[in-house]
Amino acid sequence: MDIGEDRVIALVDMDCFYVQVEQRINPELKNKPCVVAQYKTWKGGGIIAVSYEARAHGVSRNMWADDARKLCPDLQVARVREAHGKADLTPYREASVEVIEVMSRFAVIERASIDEAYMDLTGSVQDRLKHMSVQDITPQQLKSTYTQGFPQTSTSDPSEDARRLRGLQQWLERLSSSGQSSRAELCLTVGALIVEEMRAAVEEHTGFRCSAGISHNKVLAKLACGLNKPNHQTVLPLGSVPELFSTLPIRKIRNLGGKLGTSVKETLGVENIGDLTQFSKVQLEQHFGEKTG
DNA sequence: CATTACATTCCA
DNA sequence: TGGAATGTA
Ligand SMILES: Nc1ncnc2c1ncn2[C@H]1C[C@H](O)[C@@H](COP(=O)(O)OP(=O)(O)OP(=O)(O)O)O1
Ligand SMILES: [Mn+2]
Ligand SMILES: [Mn+2]
Repeated sequence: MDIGEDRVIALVDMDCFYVQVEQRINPELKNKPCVVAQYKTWKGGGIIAVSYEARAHGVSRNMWADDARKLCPDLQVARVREAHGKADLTPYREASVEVIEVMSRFAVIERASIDEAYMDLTGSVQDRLKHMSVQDITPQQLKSTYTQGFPQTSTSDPSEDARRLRGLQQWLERLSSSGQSSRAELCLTVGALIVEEMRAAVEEHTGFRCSAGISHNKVLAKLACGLNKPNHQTVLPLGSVPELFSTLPIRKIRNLGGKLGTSVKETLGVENIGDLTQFSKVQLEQHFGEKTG
């Protein structure tokens, strides 16, 4: 049977990347509400990257720096350097190369943008599984991993990380008690081990933090990556997809953020990705090659 | 007044 | 085959 996909795919995306690059150049900016803006003259410049401290004040991309300062009075504004009257993105490009070089020691990397890359870990996972089993996996090896859909029960936890850990423990317990049927889930978990090591190496060698998603295809990996930013990674097993999709706006799926997504929504009269499962493949709008549901 | 950059697909 | 449209970072 060829139901889901058996591959293990990861997507690693740097957290507020240009901000981290500027913070490494000027350490005074670290741990502060901070943005990167370009073109100073008009309203203080347009913001293209925002630290998580600044996001807590409501600052976002596309804002003018002058407007952002109204929301966050002690906002630090780093500026994109200019060369020949044009924005000079060289420092960010070079930082990107540093990151890719570290990641390439772990897997074959497919660069998807200046701050993110996909990788197929299927082979590496199979190799590791020859020398290990479920019992060898501990929560300590997955310190920054969320397992989407877990914990399944809702008790009150003392902290967000306690909740994460409870979910992870439930997940590992289920893995070891459900025999062979959860081979795909085991592969994702081993993939998460590899990605934990990769992300630690990236931080050690570049100083930059990132988040990651681990799932069975690129669309799901990208989606998973965004679920627990910053500085965390998320495993998205196939079994957790229906619940996630049931409340997920169509525009959140890669390639459906624009006019196509809006037209799908309006033509079929649906809001969430999960609503699309009631339609068959026959009703493809001469524009679909990629899906997941 | 967003800006800059890049990939893919469509189509004359 | 190259410019326009689309989508994303
Ligand atoms: N519209 C844009 N115009 C110019 N530069 C952009 C734009 N969007 C993103 N960038 C640049 C700045 C970002 O730091 C970098 C990576 O983008 P992206 O991954 O979407 O956000 P981010 O890394 O700043 O935050 P996050 O933590 O949410 O990933 O690319
Ligand atoms: Mn990013
Ligand atoms: Mn990105």
